[in-house]
This record gives sequence, C-alpha cells and structure tokens, in this order.
Amino acid sequence: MNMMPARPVVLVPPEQSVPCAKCGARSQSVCNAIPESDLRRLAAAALPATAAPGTSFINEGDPAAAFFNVTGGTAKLYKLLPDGRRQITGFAGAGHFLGLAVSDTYAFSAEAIDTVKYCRFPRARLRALLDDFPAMEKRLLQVASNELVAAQEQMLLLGRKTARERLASFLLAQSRLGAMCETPRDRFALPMTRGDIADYLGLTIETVSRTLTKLRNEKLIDVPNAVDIVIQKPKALADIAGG
Amino acid sequence: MNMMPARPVVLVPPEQSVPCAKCGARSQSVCNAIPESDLRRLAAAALPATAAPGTSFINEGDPAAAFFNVTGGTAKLYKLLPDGRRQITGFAGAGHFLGLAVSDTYAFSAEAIDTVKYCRFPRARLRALLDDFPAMEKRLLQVASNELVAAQEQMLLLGRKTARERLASFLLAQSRLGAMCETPRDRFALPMTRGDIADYLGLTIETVSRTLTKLRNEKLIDVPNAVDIVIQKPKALADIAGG
DNA sequence: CGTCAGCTTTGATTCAGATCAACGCGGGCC
DNA sequence: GGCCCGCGTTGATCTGAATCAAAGCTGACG
Repeated sequence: MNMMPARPVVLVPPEQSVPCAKCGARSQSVCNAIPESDLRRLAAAALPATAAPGTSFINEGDPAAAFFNVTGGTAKLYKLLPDGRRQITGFAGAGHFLGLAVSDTYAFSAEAIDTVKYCRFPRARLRALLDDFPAMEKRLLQVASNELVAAQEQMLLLGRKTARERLASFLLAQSRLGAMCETPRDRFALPMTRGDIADYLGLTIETVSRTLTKLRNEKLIDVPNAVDIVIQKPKALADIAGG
Repeated sequence: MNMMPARPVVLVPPEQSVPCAKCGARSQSVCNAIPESDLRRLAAAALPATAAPGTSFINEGDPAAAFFNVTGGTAKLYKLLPDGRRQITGFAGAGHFLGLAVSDTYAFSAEAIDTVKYCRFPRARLRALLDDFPAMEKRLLQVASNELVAAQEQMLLLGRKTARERLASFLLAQSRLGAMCETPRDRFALPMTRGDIADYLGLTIETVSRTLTKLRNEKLIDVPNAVDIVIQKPKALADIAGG
C-alpha cells in the first residue's frame, strides 16, 4: 500500500520528469554536450538500468542493439579466446561510454564488478540524438580519440613491459583515476580482484600477487588488505613504470 | 631556366588545381565524406607531402600541429620506452588517418617503411573543415571506433596469445588486408621487416623467424623469400589464430 | 559460532620465449 | 667483381613468468 499523499501532477517541477538533470555522471560524460534546455530530449533517449555485481550487460558477439553510458560503479570490459583465456581491455567507471562499434555485433563483453548503474541508448535513438546535436558527436570523437591513445599505451604495456613495470603502471594509473574525485591521491581501493588485474595486465594471479608483495617489501607501496593500496614512493614507482 | 611553354591559365580544367579529385586513396579515406562539389575546400586544407623510407613524419611527444592522411605506402606507428624497447601499435596504409589526439602532443611516432605519400592537415584547417562538413566528423568517428575495436583485438593478442597464435593472427590479418586490392588473397608481400613484426606482436626477431619456419615446415604457409608469404591452409591457420 | 567457498598468498618446478652467439645471404657500392 | 652491411635464420643456453600445489584469510550463511 502506498501511503504517500497524492500530489497535483501539474505542479511537479519539470526536472522531476528529466532524470538526466540530476545525473551525477553527466558532467564527466558525453551527455554534457547536450545543453540544459534539451535534457528532455536526452532523457527520452536514455533508459536507466542497473547491473548487479557479476552480471554481464554486454556480451561479445551479440547484436549491438544499444550504446551504454555508465553512471555509477565499475564494469570490466573483456574479450575471450575459445579456450577461456581472457583479456580485460579496460575498466569502465562513471561517465564511460560503451558500445561504439560500426559492426553490428559487440566486440567485447561488459560485466559489472560492483553494482553498475548505466543508461541504455537504443542505436536508432542515439543516432537521432547525434543528428540533432553535432556537439555530442564531437564529444564522442574526443572520447574515442582518448581511448585510442590509452589503448596504444596498453599495447606498449602488454607487448614490452615486465611484470614489475606493468604493476607499477597500473597502480599509478589507478591512483590518477582516484585523484579526480577522492581526496587522498596516494591511497585508494581497487574495485577489482587479483584475477581481474592479471587479465588486464596479461599476467597470472600468482605473478600479480608476488609482484605486489615484492613492491611492498621494498616499501614502494603498502597493501594493508586485499583491496586497499597506499602509494608510498610515487616517484620511484613512476620510474619503474617507464614511458 | 623554365623551358615549359606558357599555358593560358584560364583554360586549365578545374581538376588540375584540385589534387584531391585525383587522389587514389580518397575512396578509402575519411575524405570520401566530402562531396565532389566541395573538393576545392578539401584540397585547400590538405598539404601533400612524401616521406622517404626510414624517415619519421610524426614524433611522439612533439606538439600535435597537424593531422595526417596516408595516401600511399605503409608507415609503422610506434611507442618507445626510455631504454629503447619499442611497441609498434599499427601499420598505416593508404586511407589511414593519423594524429587524432585531444592532447596537444603526439602519443606515438610514425616512420615510413617504404615511400609514404600523405596529406598534412594543419589542426585549425581540419577543425574548420569538420565544422563545415559534419559528415566528415561522422566518418572520423566511425574510423576511430573501428580502430578501437582493432586495438582491443591486439590487446587480446599481446596479453593472452602464444607466439604461434600471434603469427597466425598476423598473417591472416595481412592476407585480409591485401584482399581488398590485390587479386590473389592467399599470396602477399610483407612490407615490414622481421624486426617490425616482432615489435608489433610483442616478440623477438628470433621467435618470429623460428615460428614462421615451423609453420612452413608444417605446410600451413610457404615463405619463398624474406618478403613473400603464401597461405596454404587458411582454415588451419584461422584455427590456430583463435577468436 | 562453525563451516564452507572463493580469494589471496606463498613455495616448488617447469617451460615458452628471450638472450647470446654464429653463420648465410643478397643487394648496394666502390 | 669483390667487399661490406643489414637482414634473416638457426642453434645453445638462460630466465621471467606460468604452472602446479598447498595453505591462510575472510565473509556469507545455515
């Protein structure tokens, strides 16, 4: 039974029906290309949804019916080989835009690490939106360009760096990521497991664990528990990371 | 002394002053987003140039003053670690568009393998062009999306595939590349050296050479000389390549 | 509160690919 | 023609990370 008192519909302020106006991720996402005045259009195209931890919301090979904009939580993006070997190509947090593929099937899978909130944009609707707001298309191109640069950096890591260098690079990247929102730049929590880190860095769980232990023994970092990382010597770590 | 006879300027057909109209790479490149009628605008923004084999025309870290559109030849794109380790992130042939970076410095270097012909678009001019032709921006986004998909595939290769699987994937990709222009799909020439292949696949020269020899001994391919490759069992090779 | 399942750590051993080393070959250049 | 020099191949050895194995740890749940 709903005990809320009935409210006069006509007096509801406009924002109540425009969820995008309250979206915490908008400022960091491609949606910031849409002016305040047109948020209704944006909201009409976006279908908000949630993915529980461990749940996939994009499956490699499936028809690419929609694009996704992550508004909260963290998802892992990955590709599989037929025998189950997995490469995580990235982690998508709030503001990340997924599914940009010309092909009609998804090129990767996306699985929620913690609870992931996202907006789903059916292909046709996003296309219409882009036709009306060229600024959003410009923004998407910027985002794609940045991801391309990040992908090349990751290729350098996967093709040429040692395990030690990979971990140093990864920890620094994570610390920079946290620097945008949280206060302490040198202490942060890793949302993903050792297995995820291994599959992201092209290593095994054991090598990730051993390498972290070694970095800890050398006092470059501290690992108070399985999820937290404290960077004690950023300079030295950057030196190891290279590039 | 110029011995050419003077020619009446007014009678020169329009195409003579619009090199883009004759550009063999246009159909494969982002330039095909510009309608025939506006080729003058395109040509005005593009500065044609040539890079001799072994010459760099983009240097990682330099100010990103321009974008590039390759119109002929093949260039290798790479990133270096401070100690000289190199990762080739891709090979750019006719139609490839380079330099899409939001950052104000280049994220990679580009070096001509054979003689590379390209068009140079100063940043401001390309920006103006994109403002006038949204179709070109759409095209760029498509291109960037495709490269992102390719980059993810390469991450899978670098992070999780064996040397044998890497070579099989590489050879098949090269054969597909040749399939667009040349007649025999299963025979093609590699423009790059073994060292380039190694740095692209995250291996050493020796491992590339040994693995090719092994594939040849197994009659999956033939390597009549250092540059030519004949794919004898595409199915079996695809099976090895995985994915 | 005990148990269980999944994550993490640590240790012993193995192995794919790197490194070190030598040689063949083919094309440019004197 | 003969001499390099850079590229490619092949062989021997080494090693960083994988694999195999076995405990700790932690948190969910009956």
